[in-house]
Amino acid sequence: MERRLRDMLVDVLSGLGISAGNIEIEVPKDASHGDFSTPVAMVLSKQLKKSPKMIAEDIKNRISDSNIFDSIEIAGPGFINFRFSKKFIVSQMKELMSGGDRFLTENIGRGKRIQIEFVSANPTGPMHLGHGRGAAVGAALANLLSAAGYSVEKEFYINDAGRQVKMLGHSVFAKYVDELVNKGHSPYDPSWKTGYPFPEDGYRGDYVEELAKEFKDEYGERFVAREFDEVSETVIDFAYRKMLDLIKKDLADFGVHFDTWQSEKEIHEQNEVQQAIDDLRGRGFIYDNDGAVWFKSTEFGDDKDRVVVKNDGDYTYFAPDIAYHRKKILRGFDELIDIWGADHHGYVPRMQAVIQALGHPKDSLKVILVQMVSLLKAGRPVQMSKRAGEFITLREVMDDIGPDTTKFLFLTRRSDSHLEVDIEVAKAQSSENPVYYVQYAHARINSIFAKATENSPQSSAGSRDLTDFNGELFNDEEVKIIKKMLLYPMVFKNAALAREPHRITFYLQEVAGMFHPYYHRHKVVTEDTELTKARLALCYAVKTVLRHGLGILGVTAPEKM
RNA sequence: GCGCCUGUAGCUCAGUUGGAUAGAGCAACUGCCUUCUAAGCAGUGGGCCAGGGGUUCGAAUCCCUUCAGGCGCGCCA
Repeated sequence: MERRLRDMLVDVLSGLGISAGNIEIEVPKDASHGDFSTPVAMVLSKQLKKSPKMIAEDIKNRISDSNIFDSIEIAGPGFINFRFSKKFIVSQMKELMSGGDRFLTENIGRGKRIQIEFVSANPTGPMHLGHGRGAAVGAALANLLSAAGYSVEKEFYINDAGRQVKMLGHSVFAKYVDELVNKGHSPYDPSWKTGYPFPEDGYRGDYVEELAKEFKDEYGERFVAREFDEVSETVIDFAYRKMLDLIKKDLADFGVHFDTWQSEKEIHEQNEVQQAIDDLRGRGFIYDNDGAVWFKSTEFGDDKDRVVVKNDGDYTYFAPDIAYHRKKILRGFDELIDIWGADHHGYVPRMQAVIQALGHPKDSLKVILVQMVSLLKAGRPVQMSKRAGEFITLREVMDDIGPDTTKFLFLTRRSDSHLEVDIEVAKAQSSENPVYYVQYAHARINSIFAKATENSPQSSAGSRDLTDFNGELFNDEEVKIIKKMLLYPMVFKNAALAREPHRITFYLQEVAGMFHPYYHRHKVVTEDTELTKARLALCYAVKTVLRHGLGILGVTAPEKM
């Protein structure tokens, strides 16, 4: 619907010899201002040195097709308001019904390759709610962009090298030794009776003890008298792999799937970190100073240059990140999207500097920041500390309120707004939750069709063409609902362009908010076969849109509830 | 001290990238199940868009400033 109007306006303006840039088309808040409205005449006023109203008149006079519009009015300071004819609305509705995805979506990606990296939780513990939010947003965004014609790859970056996993291994090792020593199983060194020293910044959750037990089951007493450094590789690998398995399981149960899992360790092993630094050096963005190696990120707007190799010869954490992003670029993606916790926002400039230093435009890396999730329990904030092992996991919440509700919760907010989740409320919400409102509309429609089939099997969906109905029978309320359905392509396109899946969520709530009252007021399946056909068609259109939208969000569209 | 994010109804949040008279959902109160599902419907109340200045035909939206909250500012990861 919006597409048709846009094409028309572009034609008209070029007919008037005006090269219009981006024509704004909007849905007026006030229905008396028509179905669509454009301020384009006002925007052009300065450039053309004519009054907005005169320009609006010129545009209006050039639009000839009266079958499409009931009225075109010039209002206010120069808005042009369009109201579509019922005939056009119905014809569009039929296209929606038969066209499916082709009608609902728009191919704005044209096969461009996008990689979305998200979650990438350190394999040092279970995922918390913040990770869940990232997972929900990333997966929905991937669905959205891939429906919009992009070729999307979803990647999880595994931080399996470096300090964090080492610390996990160390923590597990300490618990492992303790476990054996406490049970008198240490035949080697009596001095350890006091226990193996637990690392200062070690991980302390219950899961660490669990890992220690599993490690003991696997390796017995073999390592009990050793120093951590001697056996670190075995312990670290064992621990983080277990954690990674857990993360994978949680994600799978959450309904989030990845195409690729990139290991940081592998990047080191392939010598890609050094290659990346050499590459940047070759491009003139690396220099040596004070015994360290620096990246000239200030060249691209960062606050200060960043060290990549410390004067003790070790890489900083930043170095493998450079290599990782270089690798992404070398793999030929047209656009990279990173979804990070908002606490990492300080790294955006330096990462974009890397992208530019490697010869790519700044905006070929888009970083979406997902704000932290703060937890409340019955209105009181819950303090969370990963170190102390006190935090609410995604698993707990997901098991309590279900993956659909959890995802919906995360997708009803802009990703960069702070999110408060009250565990008690979220649990209690189980039957008064927005997600059910939307899903229920879908399930209801399904049972209407079941009823229709029961009444008259030969005229049920599937056995006849649902688009065969008389659109003149629609009342005002029905036309309003149909118009709302016809807005889906625009909402979809704008959500994809803005990379903001939450727009779909809000739209779906509005759709359900129109359908439930309608359902209550009007019986769909009646003795009047013609009216029934028309209303079933409307239901089908609503169902089509709900299904598609929920699909983007990664939320199920149940047939029954 | 510097930078980023946020500030909209009692609460949680939208607000179509600068559009016309500011929107939902919870919570509160009042009604509605002999019907294609009451996880629903109908109704009521609720606002200095944190404050101030500016930009223009037009500002919750852009700029400046003040205030409040969060986060980040290492040759830590």
